[in-house]
Amino acid sequence: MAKLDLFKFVPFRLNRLGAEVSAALSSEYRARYGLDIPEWRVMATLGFRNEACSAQYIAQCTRTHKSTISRAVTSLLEHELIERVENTEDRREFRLALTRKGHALYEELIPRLLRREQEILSCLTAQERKEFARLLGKIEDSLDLVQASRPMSEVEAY
Amino acid sequence: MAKLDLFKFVPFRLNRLGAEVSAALSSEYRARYGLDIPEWRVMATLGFRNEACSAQYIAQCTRTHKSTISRAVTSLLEHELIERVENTEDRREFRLALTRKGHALYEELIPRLLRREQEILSCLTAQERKEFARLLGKIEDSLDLVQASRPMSEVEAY
DNA sequence: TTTAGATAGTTGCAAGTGAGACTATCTCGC
DNA sequence: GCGAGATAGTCTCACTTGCAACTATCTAAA
Repeated sequence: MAKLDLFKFVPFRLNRLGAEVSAALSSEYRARYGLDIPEWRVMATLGFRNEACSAQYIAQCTRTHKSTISRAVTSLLEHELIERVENTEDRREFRLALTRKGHALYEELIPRLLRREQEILSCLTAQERKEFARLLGKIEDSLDLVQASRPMSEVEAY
Repeated sequence: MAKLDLFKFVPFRLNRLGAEVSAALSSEYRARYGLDIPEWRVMATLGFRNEACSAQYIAQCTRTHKSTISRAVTSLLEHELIERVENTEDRREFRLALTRKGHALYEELIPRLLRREQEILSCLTAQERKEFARLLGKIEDSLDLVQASRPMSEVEAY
């Protein structure tokens, strides 16, 4: 008689925890700045890199569908948080970058989010936090989930 | 100049990992048995407990919205994987339980899912797996995310 | 007993999202 | 230089899901 306790089943737990943590964080940028998750991901990617990126690149990095990124980009353009310039070398794509206004928002938001992350992890000791991050990394690696912080030119496959 | 590397940001990583792992697993019950995630959660809850449960209880346990559970229950009833009987003590609610057919599916599915979970965690040593589960538990606790395996009568609040 | 408020479950509605078609553009082999 | 296939980005469609309203029922207090 096989049994599976949902509460000991890691996939379920990861899914629940991911959703819960995500919801906790998104209140920070949704209520306060009107950003949704895809928009925040675009902002985060552009803010972290200094070079302008294509939408495709952001989609790959964040593992978000290109149509979702496209919509987020449209919205951010309307709110003048990002700007885009045509890439003269490849006129299919656009280069995206934060505007001054977008940068200001980013600078204001980041410390808040890092604080929230610390709150969530405050139940762990420094040692445990480190270990948790390491184990998370191993799992990500094995799922080939790390598009990580590589320069744009090196990212090709999804 | 504040910076936030999305790939080192735990909330993002948890969200991504949760989605990815969930997608990997759901192929197991979607493609093979036509179940979606809410349906699978209902099946898992009913299969794990031996007593019949109310929809409300399942919603609380799995932290899934009651309307989502309601739709899943309707679908499972149509497929004759579960059955429901009126609760004569409280005629607002129904008691749900797996049918024989539902049990058979459950019995067939569980080993597959446990195998998948092991595959996903196979990148960790036994010791690391244990530690990962422990740390996950600490975070869940601090987020008050454990409705865990308590008998129905003890679950009251969401 | 009556009534106000809580609770179980269902359903209509609106928002978000992935799949995939589509356009424009690029690349590579001939 | 040309045509086939790849790629960037947009858009429509269908599906999923959360919210909130609604019905039916229960509980507790006056």
